[in-house]
Amino acid sequence: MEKKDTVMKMEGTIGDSSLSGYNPFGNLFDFCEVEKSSLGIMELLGVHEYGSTLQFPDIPQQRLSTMSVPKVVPSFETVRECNSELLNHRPATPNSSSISSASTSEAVNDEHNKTVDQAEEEEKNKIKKLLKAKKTNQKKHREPRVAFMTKSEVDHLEDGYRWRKYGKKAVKNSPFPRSYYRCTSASCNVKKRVERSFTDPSIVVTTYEGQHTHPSPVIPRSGLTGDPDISAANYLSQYQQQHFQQQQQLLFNTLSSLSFPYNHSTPSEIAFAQERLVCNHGKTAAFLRDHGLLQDVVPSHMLKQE
DNA sequence: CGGCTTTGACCAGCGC
DNA sequence: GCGCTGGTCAAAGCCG
Repeated sequence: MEKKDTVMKMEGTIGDSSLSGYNPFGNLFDFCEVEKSSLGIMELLGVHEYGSTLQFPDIPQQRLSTMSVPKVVPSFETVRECNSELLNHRPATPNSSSISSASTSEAVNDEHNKTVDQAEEEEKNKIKKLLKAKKTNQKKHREPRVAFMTKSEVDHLEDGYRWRKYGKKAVKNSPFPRSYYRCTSASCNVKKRVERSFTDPSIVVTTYEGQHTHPSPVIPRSGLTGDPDISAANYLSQYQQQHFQQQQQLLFNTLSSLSFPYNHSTPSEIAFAQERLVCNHGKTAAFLRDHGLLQDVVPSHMLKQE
């Protein structure tokens, strides 16, 4: 199959789009080159330097016209349906009729206790299977992922949302573990993975999955002190936070609309992409801090505060 | 005591 | 079928 005949390069410049910049807490988030695999999962290919030319390789020509059309995957509904299904299925508990009738029988003996235990075990297995079925279902309709690479000494970067860590795994071919976080908001199903790049340990790779169904709970306080500098800093933080959330939403929507036909996600190709891009990345943070997107994000009068 | 992290165990998917 | 890996669960422990 000669796929390359239908492929063309797409170019843009990082920095004149709204797809990269600082988050409200001063961490630099760059636009990442990602790929949608056959499973619908966004795979990280690399990160671009501010001001560099962005190239989407291997995008089929017919896809270009649809790229600007945001398409949000409504799999949150699917998950909610699964949850209600689970809630409606009320398994027999130790207080349920079947088990209590057995326990009130006068002929209670070891054999009987065994059957009760077996029944409990079976019910537990049923619940487990149901949970697994839900998980499997979730996997089939997995949310697109968006990955960010950030130069930071801190693994878990503040992004305005509250997260609960639910897992940690060693990653193959990497000395750094991967941490799994879930948004603490009850109705929100957003997850994120955090790991360090094995090619450059100073870079943290944060992968978001899903969309928040609520505003950020971390709202910087403003005007609580009479200190004009502190008030200005809070205003700046709030402004940046709002802008960052808009950026994330836009980025997510845009990437969700992409559909890449090829799978470049072999470890060696990802490593190559990371190597290629990371080698230019060292000077990015300092450059951006002075000349980066702050001008776009912050009103000019705020920048004159110093 | 509630919220959070740690950590071992479990399971599904995938490649061989 | 088997082993490896990623993702998740849940009990235990920690901390403010």
